[in-house]
Amino acid sequence: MVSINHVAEIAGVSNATVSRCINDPLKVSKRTRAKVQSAIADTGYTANTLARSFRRGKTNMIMVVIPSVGDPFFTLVMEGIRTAAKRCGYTIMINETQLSDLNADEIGAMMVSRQADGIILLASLSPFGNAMLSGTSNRPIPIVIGCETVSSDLASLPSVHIDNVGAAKEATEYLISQGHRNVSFISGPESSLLTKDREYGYLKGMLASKTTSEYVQIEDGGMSIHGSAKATRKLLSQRPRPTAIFCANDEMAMGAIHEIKNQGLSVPEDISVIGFDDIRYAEITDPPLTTIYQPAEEIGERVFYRVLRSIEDAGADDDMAEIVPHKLIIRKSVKKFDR
Amino acid sequence: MVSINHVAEIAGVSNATVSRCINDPLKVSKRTRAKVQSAIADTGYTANTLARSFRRGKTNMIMVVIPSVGDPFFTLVMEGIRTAAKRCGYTIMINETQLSDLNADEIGAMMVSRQADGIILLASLSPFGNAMLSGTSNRPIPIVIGCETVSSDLASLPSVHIDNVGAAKEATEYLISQGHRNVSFISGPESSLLTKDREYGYLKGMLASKTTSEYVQIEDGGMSIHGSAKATRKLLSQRPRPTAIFCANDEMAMGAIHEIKNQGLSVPEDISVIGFDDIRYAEITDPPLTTIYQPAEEIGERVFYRVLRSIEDAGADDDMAEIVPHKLIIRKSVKKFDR
DNA sequence: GCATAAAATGTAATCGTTTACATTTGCCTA
DNA sequence: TAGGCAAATGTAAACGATTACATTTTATGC
Repeated sequence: MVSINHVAEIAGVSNATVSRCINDPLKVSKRTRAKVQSAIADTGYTANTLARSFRRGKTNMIMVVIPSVGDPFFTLVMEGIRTAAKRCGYTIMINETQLSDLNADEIGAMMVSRQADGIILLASLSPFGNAMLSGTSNRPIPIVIGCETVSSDLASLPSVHIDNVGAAKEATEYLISQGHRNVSFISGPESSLLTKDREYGYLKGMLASKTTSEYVQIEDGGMSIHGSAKATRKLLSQRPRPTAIFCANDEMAMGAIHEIKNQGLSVPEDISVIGFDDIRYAEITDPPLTTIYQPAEEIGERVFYRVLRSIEDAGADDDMAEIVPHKLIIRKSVKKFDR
Repeated sequence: MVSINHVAEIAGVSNATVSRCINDPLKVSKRTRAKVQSAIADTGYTANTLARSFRRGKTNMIMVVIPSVGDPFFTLVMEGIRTAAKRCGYTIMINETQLSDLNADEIGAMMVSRQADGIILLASLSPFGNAMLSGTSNRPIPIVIGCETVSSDLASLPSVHIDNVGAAKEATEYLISQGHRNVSFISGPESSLLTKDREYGYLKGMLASKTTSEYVQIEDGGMSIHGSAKATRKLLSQRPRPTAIFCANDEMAMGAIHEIKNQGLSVPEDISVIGFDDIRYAEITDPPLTTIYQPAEEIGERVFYRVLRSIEDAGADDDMAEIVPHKLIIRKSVKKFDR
């Protein structure tokens, strides 16, 4: 491959001049600039990013860790991140890390690999005890959590997310306000802290009054359509049967609706369903899904700027959680229950 | 940050020995190895990946370009890629590049940036004329196309995909075999070659007989739920009304079903719908969606190995298209039409 | 035309690894 | 114990860019 020295030779100048020509054109005279530019064109030279990043000690890349490409919720968060990154001259790389794979070692390795200037974590962090992340000062590169909360037994990391507990409580209270007493919850796996928060919000809502607190029922829907369908089957077989099911995310709500219909029941006439996230499919499920909206794009932008600030000013490293507002979106999957 | 020289000093050996200790431990004596390892542990040293990749001229990274994180179809392709990559010691980085952004410059820059050893393109390549890709020999790093076909006015690139034309023709013929004559097609935007192939397959199926060839109707659904809903609205307003709608992908089929129901019609009683891709939502739409299955995971694996082969043996660079089998999955969104 | 400052360019060190080659050490055999 | 060979280690040059510093060229004012 053609290097900067090669170009310098062709143009009859030193490599330093070529470098300046590329990075700070005003520093070289018009004539030399022309010579160099034509040499670049002739040789088809392009800078070796690796060498450059290595020398500069900066990659201008931010890595986003997501548990699963194909989760519709992340599309919007990514949208926000990408918009902000583009504006600031950063490149975004996505690293898909299955929930199960996400452990201290991998993240640790990533952090010190210097392949990115910062990390955005849109994934869970439960089984996590690496010293790398515990102290503010010791982190090789900044890291910010989006959407998820962080394991409480660790020094907290900076994050941007909605009030998951509060939102889930609100959804539960809405169901209760519609006359539902037998409200079940379909949760995610133990490792997903975020669904645990939502589970906690559900519990708070249910335990507030004696009438509802006797019917607390939680099933693990495994964050998938099939897992949720299975959980729903189990819930429907129990007596007294739930009159409403609150799912920790919309995808599981879709699975629940499917299963309810499969059993010959209907939504919301027989069973009300409520989801979480407001993904793009929520408005086209049948019936359209009542759910909690998260300002996903805003979360993406904020989380990016948060990382950026830490990169540009290492001292600015804070560990605050930034809470953004959520909103209950009422569609047609919940019906007043009166008996 | 602590470098290899620092470690060498602590351990009382040369940096070369430390390097060998890391990359080829058997080359150093047991005693020195112990010394070095404890020095590494003491200092918390980790290799600077940038420096290493730079020196080695190899990153062990493959970049996957996808048009949109959140497209459920890519989840499975990625699954295949990831499995294969893990097995071979490669890291996968995803670069989300909106369809509209994907142009010669960006890809070109990416290719020569040496930040990856190879590129997998799961995106369209229509407005593409960069010399970088035209010749087999000139490509700085290997590139393989997955799922998509490639613009024909270019030297073709190696690729792995199903026979999109044939599959679409098959779907169309299936509808016709069920008695449908008025079959409409909801396509993607001009820039998506893959949907153009499917459109062509639809045309081939329709034009085969006089009875059907008079009712050829194509609307652009923009690859989105809303675009497809809009296209459906338009199709339904025309007379004679279609009795079946074939959508270029499942997501658009979901939009179509939603809109048909919105209009007070039902699927498949009034209108039959057929999709393409068999994403995970296809079996839980109401009614479950008849669609074309693509072996997405297999495509992912194959496309990875294809890139790998080109990386390891630059001579092995071929430009063949590798065709994998598809399958029509019959569910409940198509009904026999008899009048 | 000369002194001087400013602008343009060149020189060479540097970033952290790897690795070809040179050197030292250790071991075995005669 | 010397000689020879293999194993272990060290030395130093790369990789391709950037950049502090030194040097040369150009412009300016008198």
